Amino acid sequence: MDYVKAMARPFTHPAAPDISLDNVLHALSDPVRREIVRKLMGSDRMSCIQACAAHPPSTVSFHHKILREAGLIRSEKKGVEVINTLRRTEIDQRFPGLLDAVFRAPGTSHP
Amino acid sequence: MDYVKAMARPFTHPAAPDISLDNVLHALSDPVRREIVRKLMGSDRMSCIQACAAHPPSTVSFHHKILREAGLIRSEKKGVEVINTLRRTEIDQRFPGLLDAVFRAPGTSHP
DNA sequence: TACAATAGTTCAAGATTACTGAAGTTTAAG
DNA sequence: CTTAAACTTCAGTAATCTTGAACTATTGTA
Repeated sequence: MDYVKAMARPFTHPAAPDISLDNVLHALSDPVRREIVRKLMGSDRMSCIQACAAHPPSTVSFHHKILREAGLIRSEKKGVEVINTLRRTEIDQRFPGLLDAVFRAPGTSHP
Repeated sequence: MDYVKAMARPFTHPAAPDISLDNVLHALSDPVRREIVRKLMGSDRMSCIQACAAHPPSTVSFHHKILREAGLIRSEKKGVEVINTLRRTEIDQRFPGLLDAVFRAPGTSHP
C-alpha cells in the first residue's frame, strides 16, 4: 500500500441504508467521539483540529475515521483541512430519537 | 485468585447514579447483547441459557457480565441458574428515551 | 521557483480488550 | 455418593485502541 494512492483516495461514506446500529452505538460509546459529534451539532462545519485540539493528531484522525465509517459524519477535503459535517437528517431518519436521547443524557459534557 | 471465593462472591451491580453512558452504549453496541436485552424487555425474568442458547456458555456468561457491569441488567442466583432482569425504570430515568430509540431502530431483530 | 508551515493521514508497535475452549464450582436430583 | 445442569473462571489467541514517527498535499512566502 502506497502513501500517494492512500492520500489521493477520497473519503468513503456508507450510504444511509447501510448505516448499522452496531457501528453507530460503538462510535458513540467513546467520550471523545461523542464530544466531536456534540460540537458538530452546534456549528455545522468543523475541521478535525477544531473538533479536538487536546489530543494528538493521529488520535483525532482515528476517531474521525470511526465516526465517518459508522456513518455519523461526512468529511471532505477543503484545501489543507478536512471539513466535517454531521449526517443529522440521515441518522434521525434511520434511528429516530437516538441522537436526541444520547445527547440529552448525563455523561456528555455541556460546556 | 481462587475458584471458591470467586463463585461464592455475589454479583455486583452499579448504583443507578453510577451507570455510565460509555458503558451502556458500549454494551448495546453488540448484537448478541442487544438480543438479550430485547428478550428481557418482553419477559421480565430470564436465565442466561434462555437468553441465548445458540452461543457457548462462556460467551453467554461474558455478555451477561458486560450488561450487568454496565448497569443494564440485574442478576441473582436462584438455585442452579441465574435469573436476570432488565433495570428498565432506572435506565429510563437516567437516560430517557435511549432504550426506546435503540430498540425501535432497524438492526435489532424482531422475531 | 524553492522553502517552510499547516492540517491532516498512514504505519507500526505496544497496551488494552474481546472471544471462546477447557476446566472448575455449586446446587439439585436420582 | 454420583451425575447432571447451569453457570463462572482461567488462559491463550484474536481483534482494537492509542500514539509517536514518518509522510503527503495544499497554501503561503521569500
